Amino acid sequence: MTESAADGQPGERSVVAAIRDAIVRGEFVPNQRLVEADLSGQFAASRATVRAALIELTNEGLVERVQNRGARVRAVSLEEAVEISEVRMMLESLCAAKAAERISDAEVGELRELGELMHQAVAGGDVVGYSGLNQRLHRRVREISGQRTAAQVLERLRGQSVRHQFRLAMRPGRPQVSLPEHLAIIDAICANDPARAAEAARAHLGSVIEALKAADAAEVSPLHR
Amino acid sequence: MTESAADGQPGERSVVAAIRDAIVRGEFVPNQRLVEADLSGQFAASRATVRAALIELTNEGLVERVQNRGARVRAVSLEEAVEISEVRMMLESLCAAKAAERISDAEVGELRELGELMHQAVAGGDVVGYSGLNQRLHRRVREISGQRTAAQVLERLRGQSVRHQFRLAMRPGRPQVSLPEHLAIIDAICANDPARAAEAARAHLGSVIEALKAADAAEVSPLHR
DNA sequence: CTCGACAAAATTGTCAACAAACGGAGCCGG
DNA sequence: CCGGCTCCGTTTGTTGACAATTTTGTCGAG
Repeated sequence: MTESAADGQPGERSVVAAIRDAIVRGEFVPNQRLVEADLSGQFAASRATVRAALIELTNEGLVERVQNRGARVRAVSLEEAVEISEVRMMLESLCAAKAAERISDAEVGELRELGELMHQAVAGGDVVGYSGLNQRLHRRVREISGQRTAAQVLERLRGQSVRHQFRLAMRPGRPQVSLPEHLAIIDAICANDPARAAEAARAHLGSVIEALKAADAAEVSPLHR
Repeated sequence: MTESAADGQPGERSVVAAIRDAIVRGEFVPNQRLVEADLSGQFAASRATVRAALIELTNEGLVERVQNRGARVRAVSLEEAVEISEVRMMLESLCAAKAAERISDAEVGELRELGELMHQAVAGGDVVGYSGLNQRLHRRVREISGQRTAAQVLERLRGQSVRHQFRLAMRPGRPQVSLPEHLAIIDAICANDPARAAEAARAHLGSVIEALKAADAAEVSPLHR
């Protein structure tokens, strides 16, 4: 069971992390109401603490709050997911370019190894493993870029679109498409070629946008074929 | 005096807006401590309300909070201001391109009029008026773009860098430089030319970045000349 | 049977008070 | 004279209770 009532430190920060995890892990489904009193019981924290956590998560874009009407898990539509991907396209290309300028030799090895692992994961059909490596790669590129402002924004956007991202990763054939795109990003960054890195990142996110739309169209009417 | 103790509705939302205004207007200077009890008195709201407001402003990037040490007005360094401008460069170019695709005839007239007003303000030496029009233009472009995700991010970044922006607008000769850049953005959007609009926005923000660095260098050692 | 008003329940917004943690002043010993 | 320690004031973190608002359930009229 994924019971979440067993927490050592009911501090404010912990509650935020706990609720965030519950949301991104799918324990709390979109549009589900988040009643302060209930969460207070579930996480063994006072209502004020829960309230503070909900405010924080609201600004992260994970929950929606309306005056005197309470909070609920925010449901991101396909349209919003596309918007988020468009923003990511711009920002990840910026980070990729910066990373290509600043990357160190040690980090080159790290990225290359990550690419090799991704290759193996796809070859072995390990979809969830590939998905995890995917996130690691994007995060590492952000870190190497040194653009903390962009990194922060991207991190928040990732939380909002994690459900769509995961659904996408599960589609058959998708890893085979995205793997070469990822390898191209790695190559360009490791070659200290900012322009090519930016273009590779842009192409990758463009592919993600197309796949998002296609996946949605296929899921809305899966029996029409 | 700019006393802020006269509020009709001490609601939570109002307190957030009041504190935010106080920060962006410069009433609360960077690194100034924000003691919950004091603010509670100043804005005639309970400490819990003030606390909630501070959490919200923390996630907006205007306030810094450390465990058991309280909150203070976040000071954005030059480096951070440049980072913010880099992110803006990517996102505003995206919005400009989208706006060029979606703009209506009525909005074309609106933007052209805005451009004319900016021209007049610069010609008349009305620096603060030009600064206000500047913000209105950027906001309007974001709205027309329909990219709410990017618009939201940009709005938050604007709050963080408003001080640097304003300092920049005050520098002599700066309006004369930025005016043609703004007019180029307007022209491209009104001509339904996404590529040119994006490029114009990129060029404008690039100019802002250069000016930021130059302004800082000049202010750090203003007597060396 | 449907619509509207009214009442009751549930939920959020607000408040005042208490407990814990941090920072500094003052004290003591070396 | 200086370093470390304790004590105290200040500020934050947390709790419980109360007030205001919204939603839900019920009843009666048409």
